[in-house]
Amino acid sequence: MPESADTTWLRTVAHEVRSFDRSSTAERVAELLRSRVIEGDLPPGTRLSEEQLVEVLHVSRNTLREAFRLLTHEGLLVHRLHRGVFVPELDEDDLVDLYRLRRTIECDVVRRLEGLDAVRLRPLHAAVAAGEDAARRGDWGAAGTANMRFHQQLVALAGSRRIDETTARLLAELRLAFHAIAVPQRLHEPYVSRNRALLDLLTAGEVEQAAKELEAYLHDSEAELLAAHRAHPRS
Amino acid sequence: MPESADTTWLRTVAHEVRSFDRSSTAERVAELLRSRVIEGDLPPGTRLSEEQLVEVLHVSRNTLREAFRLLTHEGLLVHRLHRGVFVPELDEDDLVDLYRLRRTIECDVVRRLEGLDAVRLRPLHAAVAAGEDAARRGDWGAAGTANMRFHQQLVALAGSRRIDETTARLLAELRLAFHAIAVPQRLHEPYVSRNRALLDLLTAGEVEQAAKELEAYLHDSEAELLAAHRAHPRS
DNA sequence: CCTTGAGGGATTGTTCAACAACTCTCTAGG
DNA sequence: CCTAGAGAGTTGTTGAACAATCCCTCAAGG
Repeated sequence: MPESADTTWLRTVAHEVRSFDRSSTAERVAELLRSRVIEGDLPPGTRLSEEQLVEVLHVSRNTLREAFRLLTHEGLLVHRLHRGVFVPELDEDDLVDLYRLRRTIECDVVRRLEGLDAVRLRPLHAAVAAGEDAARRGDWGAAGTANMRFHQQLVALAGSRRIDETTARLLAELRLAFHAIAVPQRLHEPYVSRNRALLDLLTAGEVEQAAKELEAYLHDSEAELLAAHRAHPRS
Repeated sequence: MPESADTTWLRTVAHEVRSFDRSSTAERVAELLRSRVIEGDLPPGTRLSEEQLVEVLHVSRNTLREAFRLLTHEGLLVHRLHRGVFVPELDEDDLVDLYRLRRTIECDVVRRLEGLDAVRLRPLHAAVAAGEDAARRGDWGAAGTANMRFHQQLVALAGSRRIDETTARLLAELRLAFHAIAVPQRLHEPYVSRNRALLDLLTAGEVEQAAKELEAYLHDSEAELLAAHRAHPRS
């Protein structure tokens, strides 16, 4: 196909199309890759080729690399010097580590809760309901998403930006682990009702008991994930 | 000064000099800027000009921007689209937020400790001793550093990579706040002995009591910092 | 047969220069 | 005093070039 000598206008049009929102190109590329990684479209261990992605995404290598950096610091990609970026393969130590921090944050947040009211718990109700609905439909992907949202909203009750951010990273990494293991989705089932139970305890203002239940909950979840991991040596 | 037509060899020599260690140029630039920020050489609110730093550091804008990203994700710089990167100015909300997460992590780590022995506590002893020594000399900068190390080593007892990383970010940001406020260094004095007391409790295996003391400790520290902040409206 | 090491191709790391897009400031006009 | 807009200065993004490194292959030597 013939091209005009001056293609400057093409770039400006392309820019207009892409930057309709208020974020940089790198951030949008990162957002795109993030969803791909979290959805499991890119299996752990996959190498993300710069050349290839530049071709597909129509961004420059520099911009792509900036997106890589963003995701690397979220733990969704790992960067090996002179080798490229990969979707991380979490091992058992990582799982234990993830759950360690998770217990620390979530349980402590719950334990320190006070002055709860129905309004603040509303987002939790929504997440639990979404989970139950998804479970009824047998849509375990959606159930997993709802579960993540439940826990994110749970820590959000603390009202701390940094706790929210730390938790978001944590849950994203954990999601990665789920895909790595291809865990039987039925394993998610008990947590739908346990989320409900947890929410009931919070509604009743029983924070200490809720914290204890959450602790056991997370221990069980960790144990099951580890078992699934051992039963599923390498995909 | 005259230059030869071909300066390629210059770049390769320069690269050899700079990359003697096993990290990328961006990481080394980040390390340099990190220390400047943490030491307080760059006051909060300072804008870091790309043009200027490229000139001084002899790296390309791309590499510099990669370093910026690194530090941005550590909370040591903030990035405003189309405006540049700045040394953050933490406000009271940030202080509260920082201490909120700090209490969560540090107290929980201490509370869950078990199987402590002298060997594992050794790094803590070293940090406490360093703090006491610095205090005797009246070197409050060193005392602050020792204090940071004490708390970093404290959470390190949990043996969790992610807890370590989260804490490192936390403490770095906090350090920023100290400089922002130009807090009277005398305020650091009581914490030297409180660190010692904390360590004694741990040595005795009294983790629950240690956690309670740490909680009070952090509350006091937060209160003093907030008071200092209010007394020091804007520098 | 296994190990070792020297090409050589492919990919990442870094730089540079150019231009687009945005913010900030200052000024002219209301 | 306020507002619109032009201009200057800075950041955002691109594409090309080359250096540095990794990885695979293959051959020589044990």
